[in-house]
Amino acid sequence: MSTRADVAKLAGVSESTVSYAISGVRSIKEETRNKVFKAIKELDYRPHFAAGALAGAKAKALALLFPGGEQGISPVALEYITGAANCAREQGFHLILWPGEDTELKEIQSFSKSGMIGGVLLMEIQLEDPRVNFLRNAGVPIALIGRTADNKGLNYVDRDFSATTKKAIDHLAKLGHKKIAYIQNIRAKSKISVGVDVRNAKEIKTYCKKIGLTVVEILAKNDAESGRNALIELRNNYPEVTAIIGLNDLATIGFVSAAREIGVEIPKDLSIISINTPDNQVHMTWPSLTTIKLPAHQMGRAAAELLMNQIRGVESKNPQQLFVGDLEVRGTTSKSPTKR
Amino acid sequence: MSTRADVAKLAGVSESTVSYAISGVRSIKEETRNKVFKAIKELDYRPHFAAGALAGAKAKALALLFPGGEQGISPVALEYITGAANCAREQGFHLILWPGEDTELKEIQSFSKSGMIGGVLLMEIQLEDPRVNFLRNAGVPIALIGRTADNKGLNYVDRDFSATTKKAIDHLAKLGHKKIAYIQNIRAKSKISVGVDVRNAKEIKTYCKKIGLTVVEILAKNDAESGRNALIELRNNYPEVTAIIGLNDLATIGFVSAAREIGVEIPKDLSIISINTPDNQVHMTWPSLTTIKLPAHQMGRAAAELLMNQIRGVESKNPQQLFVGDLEVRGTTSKSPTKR
DNA sequence: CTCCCCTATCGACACGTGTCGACAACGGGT
DNA sequence: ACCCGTTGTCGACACGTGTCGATAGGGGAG
Repeated sequence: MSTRADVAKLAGVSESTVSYAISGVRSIKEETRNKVFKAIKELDYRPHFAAGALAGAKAKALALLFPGGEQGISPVALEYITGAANCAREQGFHLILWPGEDTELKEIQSFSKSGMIGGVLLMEIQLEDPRVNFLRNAGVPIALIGRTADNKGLNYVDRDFSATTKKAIDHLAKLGHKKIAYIQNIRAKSKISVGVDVRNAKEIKTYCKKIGLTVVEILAKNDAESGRNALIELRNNYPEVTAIIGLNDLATIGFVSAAREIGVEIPKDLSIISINTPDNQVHMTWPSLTTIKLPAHQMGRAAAELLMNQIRGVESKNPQQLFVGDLEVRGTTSKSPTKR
Repeated sequence: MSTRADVAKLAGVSESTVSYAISGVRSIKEETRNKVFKAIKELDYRPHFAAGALAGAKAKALALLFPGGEQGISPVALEYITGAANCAREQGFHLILWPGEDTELKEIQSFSKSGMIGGVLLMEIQLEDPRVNFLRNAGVPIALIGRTADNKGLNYVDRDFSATTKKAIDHLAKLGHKKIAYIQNIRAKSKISVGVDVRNAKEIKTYCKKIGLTVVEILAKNDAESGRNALIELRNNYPEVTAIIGLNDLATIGFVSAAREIGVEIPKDLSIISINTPDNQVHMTWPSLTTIKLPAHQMGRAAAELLMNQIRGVESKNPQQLFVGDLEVRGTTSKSPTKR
């Protein structure tokens, strides 16, 4: 492994000249710069990461704190992650995945101060999120996928819940549905209120009320089996419901396959629209899912961009971005049976 | 952020004593060690990562090279990953996800020499894998999930393909199936031969021949839509087939849901057994999938362990581990219709 | 008593980079 | 002829750790 000293010797300049030629912090004569780069290429020189970090270089790595222990990440989360990872890599950054629920925040702070991590990407944001407060106070740059209740001065990407749920409900209303249900993540009933749960529920209720639809909430864990149970619960307790909004990607799949099990025909008897389902899950059911598709990759990329800007010390034009989903009509929604 | 010097001053010892108290490389009097640790605790001292790396400490991070660009990782891969990540974290290591197909191997080498990365975890191993050769020659510790054709001296975890496919086929044979098909990943027909594709196909063919079953191969990309097409192709070209082995987790889901679409009843008309399907996908279909379950988390953990041992300079007891899947009978397999 | 070995501790240095202050060369304005 | 600002380059140092060689103290064997 060659070092800066080797480059300097080969190019016939001093070490600091090599440094400035690379960073561009001070002006270097064109001719000298060329000599330096030629030497760099010839030696296949790559700066020693740790040395740079020690000397105060800005870290070129982002940490992504992701929840969910052994059972893993949900497929949607994966889309955010790959988006962020690719965006980071394109700009010479790297994405470190940091698993664990209540990750040792102190340790993350230490890694940040150590120059290993430039900043942190957070997801599954709660309305009052202790991680956000801690890291902010610790001086660690952060960007959120989702947002807290009080988010003044924070950099985040999130859904435009109002516009997104409106699209879903309008679609159902246009098909004549009067009574609908939404499948909520059961964690919404725990002490931890995750932003996405709360905001979805609020917007759905508000808009349904506004246009005169009846709406009920069904709770389910986010896995296929719980989705099945949710359907059974729904038919028992609310047989009058003709359409469903699925907020849980995995539960929704189970929901659809359970329909067959108990003799409910989709979409004839029951319409289903799924919000934020990853592309590779859309065709897992029969019929294929009608969805509101959020640009998850793009959101992941945007979040990474916000974070990298902070690290570089550049101001982001648009530090708080909301994204709207697109309606993609497929096979699981049709006219309300009461209209037939 | 406090440094080693602060700790030394507070404990009333020299800096090197602090160092040795922590690392244990030289003996330190019990009493002194206690003073040091008390000071460490009081100051909440954490060693500066970059400084350590620069001074030659072994890196405490593993890189996982994972394939699949924007479209992401397959859900099974995710199980390996979370397993490895959790195992690493339990031992004070971190897992860095490195996306991209033909990742800049030179860059990885540089990160390894920089002391940022202690070693590399590889998956989707090809029989002749250029990454393996390069990294090995570059002196970067590696561990594989999967294995190359010539794997002398390599550390890896992989399936016991022979035993695993045997379990699947025996299950089908016992149910009276005579003519079966397996859904192969279409990439098996490209120049790149990934170990898992080749070995699965070989073992299935060998064992079927041995016990007198007819077997055909159907190709599909690993997504639900391609799975659907595969089913149609199968019914057109091989209507006599009564059972299927799914090697592609996502395609298999599509396969099952397509059955309904074209009026094939599962498992009455057609049995399906899926190999290595993640837990959260098992109940996505109706009926639930009969599977051969591989201990993916455990395999990910084992691979991480192998790699960390190399980094620590410890010899692994069992550097080449093969895992067998367990048969989990659910709803998608039953007696061959020809037996009725 | 001397000699030697072992334990416990210390001081010094190397690791490779970013950056600050200094300096030489140069040109333009008075 | 003198001064000053600009451009381009250099040398020196700090960053915080791991580790080597040296040293002091102590105990046992001869």
